[in-house]
Amino acid sequence: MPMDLRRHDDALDSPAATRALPRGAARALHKGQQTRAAILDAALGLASHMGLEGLSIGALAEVMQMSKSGVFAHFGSREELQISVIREYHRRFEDEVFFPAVRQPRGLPRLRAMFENWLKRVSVEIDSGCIYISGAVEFDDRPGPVRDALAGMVCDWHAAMERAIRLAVEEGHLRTDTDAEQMLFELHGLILALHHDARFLRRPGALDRARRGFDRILA
Amino acid sequence: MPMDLRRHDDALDSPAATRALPRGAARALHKGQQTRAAILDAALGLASHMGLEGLSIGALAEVMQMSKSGVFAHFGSREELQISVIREYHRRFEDEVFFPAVRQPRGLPRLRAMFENWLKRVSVEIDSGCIYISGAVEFDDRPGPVRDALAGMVCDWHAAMERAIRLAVEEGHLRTDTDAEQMLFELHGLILALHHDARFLRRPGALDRARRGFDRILA
DNA sequence: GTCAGAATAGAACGACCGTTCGATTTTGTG
DNA sequence: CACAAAATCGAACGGTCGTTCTATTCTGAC
Repeated sequence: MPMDLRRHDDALDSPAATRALPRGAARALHKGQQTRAAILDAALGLASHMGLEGLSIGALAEVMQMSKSGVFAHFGSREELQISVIREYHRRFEDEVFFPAVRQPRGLPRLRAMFENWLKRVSVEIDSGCIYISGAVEFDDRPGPVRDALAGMVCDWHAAMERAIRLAVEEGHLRTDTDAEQMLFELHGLILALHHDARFLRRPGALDRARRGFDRILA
Repeated sequence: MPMDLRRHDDALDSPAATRALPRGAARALHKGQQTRAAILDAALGLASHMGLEGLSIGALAEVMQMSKSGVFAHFGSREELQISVIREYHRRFEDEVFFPAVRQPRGLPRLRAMFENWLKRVSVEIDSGCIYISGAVEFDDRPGPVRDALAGMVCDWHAAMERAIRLAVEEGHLRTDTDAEQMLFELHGLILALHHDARFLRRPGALDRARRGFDRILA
């Protein structure tokens, strides 16, 4: 049982706290929170290479040039660390994929933007793998809080995507008999195939294939 | 460096040896080979739950009611064990997916059989996850012999699938301007989406969605 | 500058990991 | 049956893991 009551509250790096200033008081981030954010950043980098299960506190401490216990104290348990990583990933996913897309006009433009941003996020880019995808495979047989957190965020995103599809139908940009769930299923398949071909097989051209698949599914 | 020169030859559990009798001599499987096969069977079960990286010799020994070193001696290294598991999975995949399908008439019937068998193999069924899929995620950032073995077998299967698509074009069952690689990409996406939704999210109806996707892609 | 409390370090723990090695049992063959 | 070879065991190794302590350093409000 974790004994540390001080930290791992997650309150101050929730979206609300990141975007809205804590009113009045304590403007600057206290040292601990800065360090925690830095650790989380390093953890995300590590986890996208080694997976959430491959993420170890020892390796993280080495990257951060800190002691294991120093790192550990910020999270209270490895599980809590993994969940924090997932939450942080979710936050960045929202920032890079979702929020820019909802600024597009509803309907096909927004749907297209969501898919395109999703593609970019998942494709090789720098070299960080998608934690949603690797996590899904790592935890599909491992019940517990980590899996629940992961599944929750993935479902959130799927729901947002499905909403975008339905909006496109309402706007008259897609056929009225469109099955939104089915379309989402197929679009998700394109993303997964892209991840597989580009990242595992290192096959070129996968990004274009995903785009072509998108056009075919919408046609 | 592994010192054991006696075993882990893999010659006698290659498809050729399994199907064709070693001519003349030594009919019955020697004890070692029987045990090795039994271990491999248990290893496959373990690996489909925990992943290839989660597969540990200690856990395997416990399942087999053997000593760690007794299990170890059959493979010479953990890496060799992982590769043997991959090869065994490939063998079963061929038996369950590929060979039954090539008995169908070439063209659309064969293609449909290949996809349908693939679906069945990957979907929840008993409860064993697909090692091709979990392995691809585990080893996409981990070069080495295991990754090479895995990628080789996946590519083999993809090539077979692509051949089936081209045959269907030649037979006149698909449009002549069909892009076989693109179609394979999209079909593979359906399989991955099925694996994700059924296994990770435990969502019902994913199998039907994959089938509907298949029909829509071929149309 | 003081001083409480937060942040970090360091050493130690028990558990499991893959691997090695020598001893022992089991197997198949002449 | 005998006996070499094959198969298995049991103990030990160095290593990493997550976690727990206690002690020390640092930070920030007064």
